[in-house]
Amino acid sequence: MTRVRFAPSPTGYLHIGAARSALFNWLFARKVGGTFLLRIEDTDLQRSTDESTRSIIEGLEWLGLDYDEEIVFQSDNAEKHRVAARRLVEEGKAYRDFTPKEQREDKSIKQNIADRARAHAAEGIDHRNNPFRDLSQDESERRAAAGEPFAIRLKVAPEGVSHFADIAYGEQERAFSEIEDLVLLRSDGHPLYNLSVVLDDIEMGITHVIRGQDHLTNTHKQILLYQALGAAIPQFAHLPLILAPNKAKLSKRKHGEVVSLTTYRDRGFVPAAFRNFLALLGWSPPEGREILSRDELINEFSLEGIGRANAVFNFHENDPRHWTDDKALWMNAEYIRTMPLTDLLPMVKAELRSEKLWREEYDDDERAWFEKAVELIRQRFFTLKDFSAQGRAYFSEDFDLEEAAVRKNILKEPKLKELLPALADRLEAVELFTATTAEAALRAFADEAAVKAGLFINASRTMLTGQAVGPSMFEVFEIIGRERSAMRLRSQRPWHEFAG
RNA sequence: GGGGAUGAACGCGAAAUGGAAAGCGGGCUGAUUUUCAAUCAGUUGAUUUUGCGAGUUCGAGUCUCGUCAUCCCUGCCA
Repeated sequence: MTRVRFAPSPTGYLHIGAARSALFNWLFARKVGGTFLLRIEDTDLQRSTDESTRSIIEGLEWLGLDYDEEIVFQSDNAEKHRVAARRLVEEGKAYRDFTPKEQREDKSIKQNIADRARAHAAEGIDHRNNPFRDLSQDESERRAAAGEPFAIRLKVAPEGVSHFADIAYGEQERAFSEIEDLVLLRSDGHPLYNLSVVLDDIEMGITHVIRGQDHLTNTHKQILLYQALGAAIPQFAHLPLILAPNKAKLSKRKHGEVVSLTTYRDRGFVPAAFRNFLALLGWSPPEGREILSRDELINEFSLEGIGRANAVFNFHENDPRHWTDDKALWMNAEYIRTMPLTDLLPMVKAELRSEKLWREEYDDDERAWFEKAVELIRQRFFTLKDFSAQGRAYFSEDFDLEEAAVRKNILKEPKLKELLPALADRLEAVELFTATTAEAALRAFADEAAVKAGLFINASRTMLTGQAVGPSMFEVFEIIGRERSAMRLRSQRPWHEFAG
């Protein structure tokens, strides 16, 4: 039975790279009829927050990634982890290290590590030089009993190589001489990452570990642990990383909210669209077709289709129109204009409601009108936010006139100040007010007034919607309706608001 | 300093076994004589092309070696 897990640490928002890992695990589980589990790795008590845990759960829910069993909180298993570490000491597979703890400053930690490694190399010190490594069991017990603090380290064999076949990256090899005697238990009794992950994965019966490539080299250490614990080693599939446009690591500090999954929810992404986009980062479907539904994604997915090169998430920080990856934006627009209307309507409803534009009638007497309106305007929208922004004039009298649109389509032609109210009269006189009859009336009046129909069309668009662009104008007339159209055409706002 | 991974157009990325460098996004042009980030049509991007330099071969994105760049690991962080 296939069992996979998504194991994020709850330190901050859900990163899109983590979300992608979750998605791949979920797709694989659903594809093979396996089980998808969620484990919160909250062993770093300093940095873990409940708020972050909630955001992870909400994020998975938003993406539609359902997990199959109770959530496991790693901190609940700390005692088991300690027991396991002590047993490894008893079995001689690990040892107590009485070396006093080194204090490190988080800031320059990477530099420190490199410096120390360089120094050790210069002095010819290798990983197996720890004086406590071969301390007798008795001596070790005695010092521990006397209250001397110690960490527990895994005893890595001095010679040999570790190897495993990664499903995405192929055969991996690492000499033991490159692997330190890793710490399993801190001197304060706190179990460390590599120990906890392995123990929890064993207990949860994980068969396939699918995670970011940043763990590729860690995997050798974890395999050593599986072996020391006498447990079956799962299959591994590492995923290429998602990088920022300059190929640097994608981080919240440097790149802000574009890396947070909740941003996409809050800025009007359709979950299925973002899920679809995420699936294409580091994986490609065999057929080459890119718009894939939930079920198609599941059907087409395979671990073998995972790529190896890191993917660049191509956003443009200071460009509002391209604030995130263009392809993600395009895909969202594609979903908005092609998804079944019945799926879209609740999302539009939620958006309008949050902007105080929702009216209960849209669910009732005006249901048909509401559907037609959404159908009309969704054609050129990119996010759900557009329904309350560019789409505002369809749902409210309280909308802005865009200055550039007013100048281009209305103020340029002074005659419009008299002609537009006259046009309103003509439209009001139409018997049955539809796109067709509105068009006929408008064109007839344009002939009479000896102006181009385009003048009225463009001016009307701006008067009725506040904008210079939008759907076919006659459709707009029909949706806005006779009364509201006439009223807006008679408005003096352009001359009041943008006089001079 | 050591070890590991990767390197295809502006971005995502197809190209078993060496045998004509797909598709999508983006850009551009035209049409829609009513706009547009919609729609349709076309087009441009690697062409002394597959980071760079050699080698093996009738033939290399694919194999070998070197080199450069980026990222990861090297922690009593996860």
